[in-house]
Amino acid sequence: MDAAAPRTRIQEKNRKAILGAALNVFSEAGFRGATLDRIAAEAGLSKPNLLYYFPSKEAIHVALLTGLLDLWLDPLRTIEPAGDPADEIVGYVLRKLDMARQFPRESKLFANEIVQGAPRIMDIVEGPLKSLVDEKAALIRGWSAAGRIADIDPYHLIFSIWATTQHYADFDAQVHGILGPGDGHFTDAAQFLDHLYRRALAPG
Amino acid sequence: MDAAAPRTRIQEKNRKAILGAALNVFSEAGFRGATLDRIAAEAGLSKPNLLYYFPSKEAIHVALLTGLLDLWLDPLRTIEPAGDPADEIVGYVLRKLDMARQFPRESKLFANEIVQGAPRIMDIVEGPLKSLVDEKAALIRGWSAAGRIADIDPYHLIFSIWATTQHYADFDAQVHGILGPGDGHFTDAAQFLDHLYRRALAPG
DNA sequence: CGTCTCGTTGACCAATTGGTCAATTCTTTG
DNA sequence: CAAAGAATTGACCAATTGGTCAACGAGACG
Repeated sequence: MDAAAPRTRIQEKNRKAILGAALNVFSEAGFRGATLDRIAAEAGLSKPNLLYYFPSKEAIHVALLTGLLDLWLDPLRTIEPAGDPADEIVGYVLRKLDMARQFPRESKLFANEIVQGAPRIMDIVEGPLKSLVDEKAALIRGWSAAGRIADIDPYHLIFSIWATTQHYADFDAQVHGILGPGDGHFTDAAQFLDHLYRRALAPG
Repeated sequence: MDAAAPRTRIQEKNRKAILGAALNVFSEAGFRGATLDRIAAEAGLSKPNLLYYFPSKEAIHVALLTGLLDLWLDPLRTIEPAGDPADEIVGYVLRKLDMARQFPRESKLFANEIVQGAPRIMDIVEGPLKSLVDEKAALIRGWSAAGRIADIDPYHLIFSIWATTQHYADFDAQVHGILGPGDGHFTDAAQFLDHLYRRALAPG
């Protein structure tokens, strides 16, 4: 049975419920901190029933990570050679920031995994992710060489974009502890990051 | 008995061994993933002996975090009103990056804690940390108002500095998965971040 | 209706793990 | 040296937790 192709309506419904609950629990508590009991409870299933749909805790985790990878990398993919370089990159920054706002649980899921050394997705990091980053880095480097943006290291540029945007999801406890609760910080962050990268990219 | 004031030489030695081992284990596995057995083994003690020095797993964790807080916030403290604004801030960036290089375990320790919602240090975040950030934010805002640096949000500036620098410690698995192993990335990162912040801060 | 697969669960298990305790050994000191 | 206190440990415990299994219930389908 292919995990991505449920046979029946019940399977489809319960798989979705499990992955939804698992996203809550894993993103909040990390892999070790998450328990099958809690995932099962949040999904509205008994623990043995949960294990009827997924063979193990780790299988749920891997299914989550791989299933969300496309969503997660989508903003980077849409950087295109045709557009204006600075607009493309700043657009990427703002899309990524919006992802952090809309999908903080997904961001924390990946953050937890990578902080722990990415034991379960290192092959993805070194494979498809590296390929995608290499491709976009080459594109950015081309822009630099053509004098259309400043001469900067594209890899560290991408790292800094990941860091600054996901920070608002992954470390929201700290952000809210210092700025106070609420959702408005994203607007200010967008303005700041626009300034930061617009200036960094300006040629000359 | 004050935890910070060991009475005997044996206590001093063993406390240090425990905190050193705990730093290894907690930073690598997170709070839930760390086990007393492993900490005790790495410290060269039996588990009951370890619990003779600290009353609980959580006590070790809190002792670690609070004990490392000063080290961790030191670079921010050294931003001074007297110096050249841009030099002060860029200097802070580079000091922070150097901290990530020299103390990656400490960085991961805090990262793990904050990603999980900072349950054990929220009072520090909302207290001393917020105070320090407020103070430095006011200083930076003053520089902006005086036209000595660009007009930017000082809080998000500080967040971005934390994010970009600690990224190289916290997510080193990803950085190395994409750039390959080795220590040389820090040099490139320093150059990139110098460019990034130097430009962002330039007045006008 | 009867059968057969799918879906569900209570009871159970072994391993892990944070923590306790009484007993023992080692150090210090009068 | 002898007593007092500090340090150490093997044995043990209760709770948690990932996972199993046999049995039972529920739909689908001829």
